[in-house]
Amino acid sequence: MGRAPCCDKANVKKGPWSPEEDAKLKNYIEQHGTGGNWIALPQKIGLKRCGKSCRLRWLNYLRPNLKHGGFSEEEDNIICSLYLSIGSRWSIIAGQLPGRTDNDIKNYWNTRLKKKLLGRQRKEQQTRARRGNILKQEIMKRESCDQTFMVPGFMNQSPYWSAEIPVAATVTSSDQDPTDLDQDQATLRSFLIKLGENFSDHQPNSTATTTTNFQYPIGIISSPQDHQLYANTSSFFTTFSAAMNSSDKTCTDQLPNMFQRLENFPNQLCEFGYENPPQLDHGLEGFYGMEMINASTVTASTSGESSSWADISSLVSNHHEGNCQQGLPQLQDSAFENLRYFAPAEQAQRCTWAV
DNA sequence: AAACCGAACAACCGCAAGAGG
DNA sequence: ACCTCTTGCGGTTGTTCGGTT
Repeated sequence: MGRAPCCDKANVKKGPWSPEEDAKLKNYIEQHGTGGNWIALPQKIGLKRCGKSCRLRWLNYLRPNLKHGGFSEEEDNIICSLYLSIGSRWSIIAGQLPGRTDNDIKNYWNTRLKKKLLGRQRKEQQTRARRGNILKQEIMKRESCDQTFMVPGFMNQSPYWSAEIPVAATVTSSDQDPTDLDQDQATLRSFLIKLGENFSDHQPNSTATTTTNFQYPIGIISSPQDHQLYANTSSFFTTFSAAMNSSDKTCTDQLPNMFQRLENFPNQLCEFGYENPPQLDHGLEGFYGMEMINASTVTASTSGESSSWADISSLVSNHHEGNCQQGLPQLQDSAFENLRYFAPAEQAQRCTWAV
């Protein structure tokens, strides 16, 4: 036995709205409001439409002060940033864009922005694959002649980040399960968010600006700490992205110095309530891993299908339910839930790390 | 000119949450 | 505590339109 229909389907008109229907609905709502009952509204005004259909028509089309089409670059950035933070919560995203409806944004994303972002990502993958090799060589050279780059005393311990971050050596284009890759990237993203704090005072090279414009998801970030963490994260992303994409070698050269800040990272986790934090061995592996994943994806692909939609959706963590079972942290569906993962010790201990 | 195709937009559908009885 | 009803949301489908062959 199914659910009772919300209206009499047989006597309800479907399909595009006529100007007369629009006028009826608009006039009535402007004079009387909805009356708090959409279901009863069409009968009141003599419209052979479902109440839900009336509501949708009003909210998406007839409502005053609506904007249609012509999304600005700034709006694009807001949508992209929010999508990467909170996923497909179109109503929340619409709440940050006055005059835009969730349906509009959803359509815009599905038909244009997604493709735009994918195109950009493909380009960046190719660039990073090239730059990643240069960077790795540079850092390996440094490691071989300057052991202070390692955290003293932790050389022989099992690598902490390798348990959480994809490691290049284990990743090949043939044996990497796409779902693992999703998990890796989401985990990496969680890591980067925490990592961002280490770079909060690090300003990107002015010659290597990016157009990335991380907006605060107003209404989701409530505390000043959330604001600060989000700003820090943005700072790291900006710095890292600028370095990786810049053609200016001096910018890339900053990266080893940037990562030296990781030396104090385990202690910072203590401050976050992380009991007995694992020690940092060589934290750059994760970034090698990221580069190698991207590089392997690019180089292994001849069909061009490697930059699937999963590449973008993997940045959003809301499909990672049940990761605990697989030894990965339980990821919630916003960047700020991810931040919280690092904070409470009991939550961290609920999951065991894959080693 | 007609057929085809893909992009863009509008609308529908089913589900879940919340309110109220 | 449970049930019913309404609303809101997100995914999906349908329709229109412009470009291409």
